[in-house]
Amino acid sequence: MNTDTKIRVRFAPSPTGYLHVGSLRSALYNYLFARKNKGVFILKIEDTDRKRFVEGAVESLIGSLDWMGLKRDEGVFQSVEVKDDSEIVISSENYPGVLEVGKFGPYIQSEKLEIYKKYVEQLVEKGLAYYCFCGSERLEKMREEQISQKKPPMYDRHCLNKLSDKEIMEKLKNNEPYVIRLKVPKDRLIEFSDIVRGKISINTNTIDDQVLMKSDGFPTYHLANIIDDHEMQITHVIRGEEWLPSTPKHILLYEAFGWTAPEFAHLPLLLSTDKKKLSKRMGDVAVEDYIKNGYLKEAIINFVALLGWNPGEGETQEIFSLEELVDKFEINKVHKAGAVFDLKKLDWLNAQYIKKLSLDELFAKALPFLERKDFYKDWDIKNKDWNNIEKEEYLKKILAVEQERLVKLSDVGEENKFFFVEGKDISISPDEMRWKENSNQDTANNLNKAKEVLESISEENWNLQNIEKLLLESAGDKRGDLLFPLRAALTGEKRSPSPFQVAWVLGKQEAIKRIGKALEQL
RNA sequence: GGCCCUAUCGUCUAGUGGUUAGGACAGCAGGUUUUCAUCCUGUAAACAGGGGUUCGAUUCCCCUUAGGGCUACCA
Repeated sequence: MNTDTKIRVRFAPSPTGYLHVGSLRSALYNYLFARKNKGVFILKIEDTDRKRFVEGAVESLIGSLDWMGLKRDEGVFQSVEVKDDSEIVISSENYPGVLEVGKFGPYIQSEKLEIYKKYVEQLVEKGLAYYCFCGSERLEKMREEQISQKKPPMYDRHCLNKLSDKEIMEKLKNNEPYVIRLKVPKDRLIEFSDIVRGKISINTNTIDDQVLMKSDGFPTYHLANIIDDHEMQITHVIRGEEWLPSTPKHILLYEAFGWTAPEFAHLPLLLSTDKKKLSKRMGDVAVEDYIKNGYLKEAIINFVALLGWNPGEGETQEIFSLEELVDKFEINKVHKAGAVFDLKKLDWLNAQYIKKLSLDELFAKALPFLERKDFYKDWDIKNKDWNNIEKEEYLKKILAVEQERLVKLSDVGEENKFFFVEGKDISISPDEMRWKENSNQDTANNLNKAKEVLESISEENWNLQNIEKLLLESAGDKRGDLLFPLRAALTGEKRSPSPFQVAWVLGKQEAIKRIGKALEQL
C-alpha cells in the first residue's frame, strides 16, 4: 500500500431491512479508520437482490447512520450541504429523494447494470468467464447427487465443456436465460494477508465457479463489489468475517480484470448469547429498536466500538466519545474472535451517558418517550389548564430527581408514576407507612409533625435545600420515624426517591394535601 | 460432509518467554442513606486439553477438542 495514496473506505449495506447492529459496527470501524487516517468514508448501496429488497430500507439505513452521527464524505445521502461547485450531486434514479454525491458514482448498484454488463463481457471475451444455461432443476439434481456421494457440491462445468461456440451463440440468439460464471482456475493457492487475521490461504479447487451475472441481468455481490471498489478507488475493504471465505474469489476477480486488489480487514462477528451469529431471533438487532428503546447514540457507539476492539496497553478507560474513538482507533488492534453482544454493559453505559446530560438535554430527549405513555397522556389532559412553561418546569423537576436512576430514556416516569396522579388517587395502608416497631399513633404524630414543618415553609422558600434542612432538623436523630411515613404518604409506594425530592417536585400544596389524605387512613 | 477462521474470569477485554495474569459489566458481601436507586469499599471468578521448543511457557509450534463462518442466479 502506497502511503501517499489517500485512504478510501466504504460501508456497503444491502437494503433488506433495518440497520443491523453488526452492520453498524462495520460502518463505525470504517468511519473511525477513515477519520483517523484523514481518508474518505463512502456509503454505497448493494441492492442487486430484488427478491430480498425491502421498501424504504435505503431511506431507513441512511436515517439510522445519520442519527448515529457517522458522517459520510461521499456516496448516498438524503440531504446534503454542497460545499463547493465542483462537487457532483445527482438525484437517485431508483430512490426518490435520495442523493448521490461524488465523482465515482453511481453509488447505487441497481443504477449501474450496464457498467457491470460491459465489464463481465470483457471477462467472457478473455475466456475467464463463461455463459451457463443450466436451469435450477438441473443444478439442484446435480448437487443432490454430489452430496449423496459425499462430494462437495460444485458446478460441473457442463456449459463450459459440453457446449460449442455455435451452440452458445444459438442459445443467446434464442434469448435463452443464462448466467455468467467465473472460470476459477484449478490447483492454485490463493494467499493474501488480512489486516486483522494475517496470512490466509485457500486452494482454488475448493472454490466453485461463482455466478457473476444473474439471469435477470443483475450482477451478484461478488462481481458488483469488485467493480465498485475498483471504480471508487477503495483502498481498504473493512467488512464482516462472513466474507472471509469468498475473498479468494474476489482476488481472482481483481486478477482477471488486471486490477490491484485493496487491503482487506475482516471483522469478527457479533454473537448472541448462545454464541451464534447475532440474528433476529435473539431480540433486537436493529439499531432502530435500540433508539426506540431509549438508548443514546453515544452509548450505542461506545458499546459497539468496544466489541472486538480495545485501545490496549493498559488502557482502563471505558467511556469514549466518538472523537476519542477516532483518536485512539487502530485497525490492527481489532480482535480475531467473535464478541458476544451483552445488553448489561450497554445498560450501564447508557446510564452513565444519561447522568452526564444537562437537564435541558435530558428533557428534550426524554419528552418524546414520556409523551408515548398512557399515564403521561392522562396527566396531560387533566392539567391542560397549565401553560407549557409550568409543565416544563414540573417535568424538569421530575427528571432532575430521576436522572441518576434512569437506565434508558424509555424508563422515564415508570418508577415514579405518583408524580402523574392526583393525591386523591393515592392510597396507602398504615402498615405501608409504618417505620419499624412504630404504632399507628406514632405514624400519625410524625406525619402531623412533617406537615407542620412543610406548612412553615413559604412558597418562595420551597426548595430542595430548605425542605431537606428543616425536615432533618425536626427529625433529629430519629430520621426514619419522621421520613419513612412521609415518603410513603407522598408517594404511596414502597420504594421511591427521598421525601425531600418528592415534596419539592409536588409543591407545597400538593404535598400537604397528600399528607392529609394519608392521615385519614390512620 | 468439504473449506476457512477462532480460543484469557459468566460477558467485553488488557497483558507477558519469568506477572500476586490487570480493568470494566454482571454476581456476591459490606458501607453511606428514611425506602429504592445512585455512590463508595471489599470479594469471588479465567489462560480449553495434550504434546513439543525452551532453564522456564498463558505467551512460540503441532495435534486434539470446542465454537463459529462459508459452502445460492443472498448479501
